[in-house]
Amino acid sequence: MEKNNLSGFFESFLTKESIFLNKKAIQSSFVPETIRHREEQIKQITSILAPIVRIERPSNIFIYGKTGSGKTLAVRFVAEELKKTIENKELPIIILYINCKLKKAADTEYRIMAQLTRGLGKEVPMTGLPTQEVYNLFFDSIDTTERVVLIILDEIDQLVKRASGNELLYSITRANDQHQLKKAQLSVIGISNDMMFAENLEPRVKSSLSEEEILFPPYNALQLIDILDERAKVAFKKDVLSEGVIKKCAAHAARDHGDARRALELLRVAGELAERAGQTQVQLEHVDQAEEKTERDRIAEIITTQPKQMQATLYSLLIVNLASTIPNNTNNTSHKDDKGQFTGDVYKTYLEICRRVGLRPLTQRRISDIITELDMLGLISATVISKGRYGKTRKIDLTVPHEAKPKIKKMLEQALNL
DNA sequence: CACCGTTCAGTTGAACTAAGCAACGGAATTCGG
DNA sequence: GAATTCCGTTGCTTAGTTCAACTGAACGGTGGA
Repeated sequence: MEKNNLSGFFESFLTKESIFLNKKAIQSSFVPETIRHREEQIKQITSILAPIVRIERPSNIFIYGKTGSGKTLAVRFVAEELKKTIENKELPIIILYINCKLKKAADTEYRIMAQLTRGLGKEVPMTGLPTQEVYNLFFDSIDTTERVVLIILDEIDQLVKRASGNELLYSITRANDQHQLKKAQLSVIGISNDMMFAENLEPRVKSSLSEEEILFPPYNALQLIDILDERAKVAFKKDVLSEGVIKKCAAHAARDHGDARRALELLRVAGELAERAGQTQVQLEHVDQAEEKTERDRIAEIITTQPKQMQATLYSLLIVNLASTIPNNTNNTSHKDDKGQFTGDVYKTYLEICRRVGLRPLTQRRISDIITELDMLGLISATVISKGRYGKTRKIDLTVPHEAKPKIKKMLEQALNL
């Protein structure tokens, strides 16, 4: 943007007609009035929860389905409805919602309990207390009167994978039986993205958590179109979307296991891009740009929020990767499977990076764990392979497209101020 | 050629340590009378 | 003498380290055909 234009820029932005009518409707936090293609599941949840309004404990519910299949939305929708009733009738019901994926806020047993307790209006220190103490605090403050407490744990698969989430779930789901609670009753809704998640669950936890199970199948392309259409009607002004835009967004997302959140994000970003470019219509190419941008933003978000050590690890990975893919003619280390890096190489480079940046290098043991974490974040895909007599290691692939690598490299260099 | 023990380069689990925090309780200080 | 502040102790979580057992297929040797 040229400088001399800048003064009038905001003004023209203000007077220029926005192509959006109500942008909120395509933001992921938005809960629409009606939820399409999830009527069945919502009915199920509602009927399972129904006893709650008579202050009876409803069954625990275990909900699973891929990302963007409307799990969180459906649960929140029901929760909102329930809240309305609670307020109208002044029922003694508390609903607590926690997303277990939020780093630093709720990714260990202690932190979740602390978070839940804070939800009740109690102050809990970040650290220092015994976990059991927090449990007691939580149960005590719940158990003051007769009521039902409904705990919604979003993305519990994350929790069980990292920490001893089993303990937490066990304590919570069993609190009713084990004289912990005298007056109050407690019921849990667990939401998981991972189909296989239930398998890693201890049997005793599994049986009590999944008294009822609800499956959210992925949306198909037609349903996605339907959903987008509905939301777009509210979000955009008339005739702003050119022919096929919605279809394209839906198609992109459908290819990606029917992720509605992604479809909506594409649509929104495409709209923003069009608007920023000063156009009055959202064109097909905006969707392409949006796809590229959302991916880039996702990576940037991850990179900048991770700790330095993780950035350094990723950076060395990137360096090793770039070094091994570009010069194909070098055969100094004899067996080089053009694709994929091994832990050893990455660690060596990592040490070098640490020296340059002045970072205290961690042990390989820890780096090994960090690589696992990066894998979970979806930035890389690392699989353990055995190279026969040449040992056993992880083969690490970057999952980002090749042309994006220089940009990521730059981002990392900035983050590490190299 | 098929079979089999060896070997390597990490992986993975468990126990341990340091850093950081909160609560507790006793000692030291302050303060009003 | 009571109230307040200060400080050391204890007990906790968490990130990271240390130690060591474990892993699994290619290598290279063996024996049989």
